[in-house]
Amino acid sequence: MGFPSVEEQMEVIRRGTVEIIPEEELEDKLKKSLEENRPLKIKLGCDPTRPDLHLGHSVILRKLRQFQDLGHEAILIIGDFTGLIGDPSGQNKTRPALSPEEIEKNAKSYFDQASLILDEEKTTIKYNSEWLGKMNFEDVIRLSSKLTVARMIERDDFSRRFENNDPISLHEFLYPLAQGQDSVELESDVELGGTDQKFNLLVGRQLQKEQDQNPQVCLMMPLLVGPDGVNKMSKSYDNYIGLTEEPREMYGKILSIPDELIYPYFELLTDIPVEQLPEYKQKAEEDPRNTKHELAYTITRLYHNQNAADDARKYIEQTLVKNEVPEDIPVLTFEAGSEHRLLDIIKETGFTDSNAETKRLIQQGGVAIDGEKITDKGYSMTFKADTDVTLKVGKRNFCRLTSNGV
RNA sequence: GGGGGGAUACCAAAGUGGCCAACUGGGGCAGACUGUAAAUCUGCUGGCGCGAGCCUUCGCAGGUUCAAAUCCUGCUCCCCCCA
Repeated sequence: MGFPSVEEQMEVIRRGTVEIIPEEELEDKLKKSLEENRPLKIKLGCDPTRPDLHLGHSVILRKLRQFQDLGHEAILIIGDFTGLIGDPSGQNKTRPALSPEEIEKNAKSYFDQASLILDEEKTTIKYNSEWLGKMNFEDVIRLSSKLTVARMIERDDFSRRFENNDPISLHEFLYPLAQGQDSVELESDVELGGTDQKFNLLVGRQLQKEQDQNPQVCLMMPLLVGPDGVNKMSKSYDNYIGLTEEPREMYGKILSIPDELIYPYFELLTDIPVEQLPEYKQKAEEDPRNTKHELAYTITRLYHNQNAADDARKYIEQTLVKNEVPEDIPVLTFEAGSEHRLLDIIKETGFTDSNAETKRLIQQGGVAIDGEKITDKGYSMTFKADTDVTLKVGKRNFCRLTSNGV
């Protein structure tokens, strides 16, 4: 099968990228691939220690998918060996070594989720222990001679940690080398990564050059900012939207992103054609409310389906926008004639973590029954035969309270 | 190898014998406001108890004291400087 023209490919590839180093080389590679009718090897490393994927991961996976759709070969590297080190990008501490079984399990889970985005059939999976595990100490010494310490501490997260007096273990320096070695083994043509991976990707390039390979092109995608509008999307900031999240949850979370993120999300997370993007940029500014709903709808549909997205929209509009009680909420049933303290009822619902928290909520007006705020923490209610009320706890937790009717 | 500094709640950071469940900021939660949000203002932010009140917490383990986050001893971990 043929590839689209270099220009067409570049247009797809460029979308959303922060940097392509060097762009001309990518064009050359594409040209050559076209001439020889040979797909490029596109490499993406993934971390088997964190198997829960979210929209942040999807940015890069989507890019990989785009390469697949253009006819290139996607290679997912499961970093089972580098997992021993723990990527020092960000302020992660060294991660505990995982057992082979755990890695296997995580890798599978990772791949299952990644399949929501990638074309499974066309994805090659490799474990880097396959080659890194075979290297002996001499190999490692030779490899580590390729980079100087000065070069290493150029890396801004190292220098930052150094300045902050945070510890940097020596073995962390090996991480970029190991990742780079992966590129040498694969003879990858392009490696994808977030901007925080720039250094690592460049090391791969350098090592390939040392081996007289045609060095890989490094393609950096932005780090997706999470719903808090400040930090990158990440589980450790509790600032993420999971790929497998329930539709309503997903829709709601997307709706809560700050306005500035509407456009970047369209660009990075949806299939809106490139040529329509400017239109969305304008819409996002002029009508953030509706545009954001469209965004939430589009993404929810992408990971679930149309019906789920419709339902989610309806649900959210009722609860958050119109302040109505949604249909379809959990029901708690109590014995008719029995009396229960509100405190105990809320405990039953599981909406709060402790009685102290419940009390705080009640005192602060965060609890209502049938729309009426209850601020007396000693409040208790008696269930009659026909009791059927709606309890609201906090912003969006609802529960129906009914009696069993005798 | 030598010298010095440090470990406090989700994070950062005060507190150096009782007034400490522990200042303050961030974060989080709730309320008001709103187009969801953001911003702003207000309150809350260890647990148990309707409540008076009680219990547990300041790296770990012991000790001194009527009383310790604060003093002593040992341990673990971290950082800096010199070599």
